[in-house]
Amino acid sequence: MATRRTRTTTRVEVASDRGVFMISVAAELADMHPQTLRMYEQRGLIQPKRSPKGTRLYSHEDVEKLRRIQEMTELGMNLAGVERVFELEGQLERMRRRVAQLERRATELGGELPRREAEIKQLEAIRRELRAEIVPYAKAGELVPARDLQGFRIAVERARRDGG
Amino acid sequence: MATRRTRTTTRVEVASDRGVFMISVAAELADMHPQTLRMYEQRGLIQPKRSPKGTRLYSHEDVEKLRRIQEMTELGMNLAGVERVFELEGQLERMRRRVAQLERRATELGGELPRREAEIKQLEAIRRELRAEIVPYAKAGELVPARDLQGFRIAVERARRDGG
DNA sequence: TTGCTCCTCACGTCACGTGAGGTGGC
DNA sequence: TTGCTCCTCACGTCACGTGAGGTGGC
Repeated sequence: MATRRTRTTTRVEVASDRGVFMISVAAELADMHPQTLRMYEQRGLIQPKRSPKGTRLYSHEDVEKLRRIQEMTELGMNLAGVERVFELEGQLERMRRRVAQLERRATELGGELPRREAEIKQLEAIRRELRAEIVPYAKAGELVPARDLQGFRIAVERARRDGG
Repeated sequence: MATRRTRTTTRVEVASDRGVFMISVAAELADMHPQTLRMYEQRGLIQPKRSPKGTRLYSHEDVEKLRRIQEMTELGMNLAGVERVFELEGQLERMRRRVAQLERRATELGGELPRREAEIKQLEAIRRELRAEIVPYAKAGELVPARDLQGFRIAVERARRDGG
């Protein structure tokens, strides 16, 4: 055990789409002006829940989305572009899922196929392609959606074990 | 033969990436100010060829790209967003090709597979998904890249035959 | 000479972010 | 009362498009 004292961090399980942060908190978490959050809502970029009294309540997902918006605006994009990119990323995500499904199915069938070798090579090529396509989103030091880190998490965990 | 006289339209085969239009022509084809084309080039959005004397020469592809830029800016996007969308559309296009390749391969193998039926249904679902994802780009009256029209061309040709 | 090309500079417009100002409930 | 929420309005900044102004070759 380490001798230095550490701040105790406890964590409550919260559904990622549940509205839990009032605007001042969400703004701080996203490093934005509260008024900016209201503006984004007015333009339809984000839809926080509301309390019975009308107070906006942002979810973890909302905060993640705000951070993604910030990444893009820092690259010089305006909000129309951000919206379009969200659409296209949604399409890419759905296609990734489709291909993963295909891949699983093909692996299932693998043992029965006469041309198993070729089939698997094909799928590996696609997996590599997908990895290459998704990774460039993230720059050093930027926040990355957890779903884009499948290939990296193992490396990170390993480094932590070996180093710590 | 129709009795009304029509303007004769002849067409020369030109490689789509060959620089053939000087800036004034390209600007007119894209319905843009020539100065705007120079600006887009400076920002790296488009790279026209140059004649030995230094005159910009735009290809058919370049003009198509200019029109796509115009579509996006008319939707309120700025140039940073346009660039990002081009990147993502490139990724989508590559994935589409991958899936099409998979599809072809699966069809080849089809006759030999024990679970042929299920396999084909899977692929049809993907084909529908792809169609649904790509179509929304095009709004009524907008120009659409020819590569996105595979599913529609047949219907258009048929309507022309039946109607004319 | 006319009409194009090349370039740079500057201005008008608009989107965006943020601050001010006034309201209301814990 | 303090500090938050809600809202609207307005201003400063910056990206973008375009026009002006001056050059040079067919």
